[in-house]
Amino acid sequence: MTSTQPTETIRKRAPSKRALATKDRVLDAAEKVFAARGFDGATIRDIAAEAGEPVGTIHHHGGGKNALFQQTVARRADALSQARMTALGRAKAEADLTLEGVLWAFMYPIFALADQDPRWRHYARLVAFVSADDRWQDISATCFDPTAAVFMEEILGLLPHASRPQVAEGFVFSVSAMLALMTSGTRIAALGAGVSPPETQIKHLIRFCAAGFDSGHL
Amino acid sequence: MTSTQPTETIRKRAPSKRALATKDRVLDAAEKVFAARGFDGATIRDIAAEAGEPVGTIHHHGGGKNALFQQTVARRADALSQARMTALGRAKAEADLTLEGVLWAFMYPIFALADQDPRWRHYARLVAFVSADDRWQDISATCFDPTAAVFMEEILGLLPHASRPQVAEGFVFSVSAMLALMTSGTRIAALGAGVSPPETQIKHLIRFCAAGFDSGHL
DNA sequence: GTCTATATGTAGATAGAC
DNA sequence: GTCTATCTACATATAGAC
Repeated sequence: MTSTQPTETIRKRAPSKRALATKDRVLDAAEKVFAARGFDGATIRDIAAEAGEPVGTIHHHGGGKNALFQQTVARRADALSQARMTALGRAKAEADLTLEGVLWAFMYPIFALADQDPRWRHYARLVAFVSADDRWQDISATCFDPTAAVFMEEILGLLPHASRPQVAEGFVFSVSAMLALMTSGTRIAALGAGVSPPETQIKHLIRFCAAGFDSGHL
Repeated sequence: MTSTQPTETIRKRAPSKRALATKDRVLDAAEKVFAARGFDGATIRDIAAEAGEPVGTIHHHGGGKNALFQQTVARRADALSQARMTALGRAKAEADLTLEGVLWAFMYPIFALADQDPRWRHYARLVAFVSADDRWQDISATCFDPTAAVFMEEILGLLPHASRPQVAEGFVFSVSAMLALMTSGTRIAALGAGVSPPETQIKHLIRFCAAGFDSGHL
């Protein structure tokens, strides 16, 4: 015993720095492969190869394919929620809150994060998979729905004549449009023969959705 | 030989009525299973069980999992395109064409078909999978893009100040919102605590997207 | 914690009798 | 055309040496 653990009490076992780094690499690799091929299309072996680790290590840290997927989704969920809430706070502080302001606060952060770290781009695709598949409904409910509820309340406050189900519809339309923009860069190009720069597309997306919401509260 | 083939010349082999009926059952089953679990999540054995046929029969008629998937998507593509084009013609004949009229012609038919035949509901989910996955880009280009191009031209004609990429963006937003409404009945209910009747939701969807398009041509 | 070797199940595909 | 039996490959998962 060389006493490398000063005062900290040992509850389960303090993971070493090296172990934590390995786990991070495993989750990064899982994130990338799951995002590229979906849950069923991805294999533990692909993830192991991507991580540069033996297959057993993936199981050790991940606890099985299913648990690994859930951890991968959960890992960045808090950071995303906080980024959105921070943006909402800023939108409220700067001026009177508008529909576009609320949508900006919800949508912009993940684009900004993806722009500065490619792993967030993978994560965005992962979120799209989770949202589209009923089988991950529980993850959605835990990781994303609470924040979604906050934003829906804000929208409801701005559109006093709109019903709650109507706002829910608009929210689902908006989120699916957002995910489409994030994940299918190629689709738009294929249809449109030329693309706008990303910042412009995001601006268009927000304007599109805000107008859609506005149309409903007549 | 009881001569059950009157005058018809035999080119490859005329499929019997029974064989055609079997193939239809196979495609119906494939459609259902692929729609429920996606390409990777579905198995030939699941499809065989759903069809009430032995596993070998699925391969015989399908020609492998990949080819089976493509056939399943292609089977109803023409009927869908024609329904959309017919609706577009009717919208043009009845009155001056509006943005909502174009969107109605594109979106309503598949809801109407799904309403009267559950297999069209499965097909709608299948289309969502195809649209979301880059791997089926070729199928999309063949089966759906030509019709999409026609509708985009109509929209472009109604919004003379809008650019082509901008219309392409709006089209992708709209289609993703449409697919979200078709496939995730549960999502809206989960967020909104109560739902509108289907006809109302479709009307809201069309109004939402029309307003979105309109917002862009300023 | 890390890695090798292996157990066990199930996938897609085919050969050949009927 | 239809169905049974089987081949081969690869998936997840685990046991146990280091």
